[in-house]
Amino acid sequence: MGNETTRREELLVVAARLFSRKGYHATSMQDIADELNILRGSLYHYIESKEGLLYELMELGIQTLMERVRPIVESDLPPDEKLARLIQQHTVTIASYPDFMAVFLHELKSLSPPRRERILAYRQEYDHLVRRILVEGVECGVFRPVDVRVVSFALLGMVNWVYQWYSPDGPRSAEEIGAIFANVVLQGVLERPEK
Amino acid sequence: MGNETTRREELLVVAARLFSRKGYHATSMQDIADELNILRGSLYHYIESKEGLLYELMELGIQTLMERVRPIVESDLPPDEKLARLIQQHTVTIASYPDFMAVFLHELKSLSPPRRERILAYRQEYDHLVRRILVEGVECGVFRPVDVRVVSFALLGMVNWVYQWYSPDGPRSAEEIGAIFANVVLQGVLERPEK
DNA sequence: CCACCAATCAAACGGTTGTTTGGTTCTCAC
DNA sequence: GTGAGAACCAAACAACCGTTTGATTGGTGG
Repeated sequence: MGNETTRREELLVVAARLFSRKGYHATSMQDIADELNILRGSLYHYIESKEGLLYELMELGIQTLMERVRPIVESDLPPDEKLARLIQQHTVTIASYPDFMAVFLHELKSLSPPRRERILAYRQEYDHLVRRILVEGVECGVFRPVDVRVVSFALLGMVNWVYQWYSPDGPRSAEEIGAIFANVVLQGVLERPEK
Repeated sequence: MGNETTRREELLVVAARLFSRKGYHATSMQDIADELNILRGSLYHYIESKEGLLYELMELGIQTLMERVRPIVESDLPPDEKLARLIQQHTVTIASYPDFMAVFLHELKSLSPPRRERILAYRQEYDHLVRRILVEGVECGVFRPVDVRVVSFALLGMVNWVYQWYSPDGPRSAEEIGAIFANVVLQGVLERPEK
C-alpha cells in the first residue's frame, strides 16, 4: 500500500475515470494511452485486452463493496441497526470510489457472456446479503412483514443512484446522506400524531 | 394513434430496444438496419444522424414520464396521497416503456453538449416536480422535516432503478411494486409498538 | 561492464464505423 | 398514363478501431 502507485494502478484509475465519464465503448485505447502519454499499443504490456481491463475494474468495484458490507451483515447487531449501517456503508463506499462504482453499475452489458456471468454472480451474492437482513428483521418482528424482494430492490436503487448526483463539494457528506437514507427507510417520511 | 405503425415509428422502437440492450455506442447503424431488413445508408431517409436519433428517443422518454406525472403534482390531493401516486405512476411508466426509459436514464453522456443540455433541462424540471410535493408536505406538517434534496434523490433512485430488474413475468405487477415503494417511503419498514 | 528486464515505440493488420451521393423501384393521385 | 414522392439500394469515403509484432530504450543487480 503506502503512497507509491505503480504504473499499472495508474492505468486502472485513468481507465475507470474515462469509462465512467464517457462509457466503455466511447472510450478508445487511444484515449487511455493519451492520458498516460504513451502509445496505445504500449497498453498491452499491462493488460490482456480492453475487455479484460473492464472486467478487472468491475471486479475491483464489487469486491470493495462486498468486503466493506459483509462484516455488518455477519455481526450480531439487531436487524434495524444492521440495515442502517449497511445503507450508510454502501453510500459511503460509492461516494469514495465513484468511478469504479459507476463502471460496475453501468457496463455489465459491455462484457462478453462468460465474464458477465462472473460479475452477475458477485452481484447476486451481494443482493443476498441485503435480503438476509430484511428476512431476519421481519422474522423477529422488528420490521413489518414487507415484500423482501421488492424492498431490497428499492433499497439498492436508492443507494446505487448516489453515483449519479453525489458531489464531494455538495452540502452534505456521504455519511450524512447515508444516515438520511437509513432514516427514511426505517421510519418513513410521514409525521405521526402523538398517540 | 390507432393500430397502424409507420416505418419510422418502427425504426424508433427497434433503435430503443438495441440502444437499451447493447448501449448506444455498441449499437451500429448496421445493427439497426439489419433488424429492419434494409441497408444502413437507407436509415438516413428517416433520421438526420445517429445522435439525432438518440436525442429523439430520450426526449420521447422524459416527455412521456412528465405528462403522466404532472397532473398528479398539480392536483389538489393531500401531499402524502400525491407522493404515493407519483411513485406509483413513475414506476408503472418505467415498466411500460423500459427500453425508452433505460435509454433516457443511461445515455445522457452519449449526447453532444447542446443536446445534453436540453435533456438536462427536462430532467431538472422533473426533479422540481418531485421536490415540490416534499416541500409542500413538510410545510403543512404531513411529512417530518426531512432534507428535501436528499430524500428526493433517494426516491428517484428507488423508482429509476426499476428498469434494471423489473420483468412483466415477475411475481408482482408494476402497480403492486409502485404501491410497495410508496408504502416504504411513507411508513418505513420499522414495526411499531402498540403505544 | 555486462546481462537482464520492464517500459515503451514504430508500424502495420483487417475490419468496422457513420455518412454521402446518385440512382432505382414502387405506389398512388390526378 | 404520367408525374411525384416515398422507400430503398449500391457503392464509395475517410477515419478510426483493438490488437500484434519486433525493435529499442533506460535503468538496475551482479
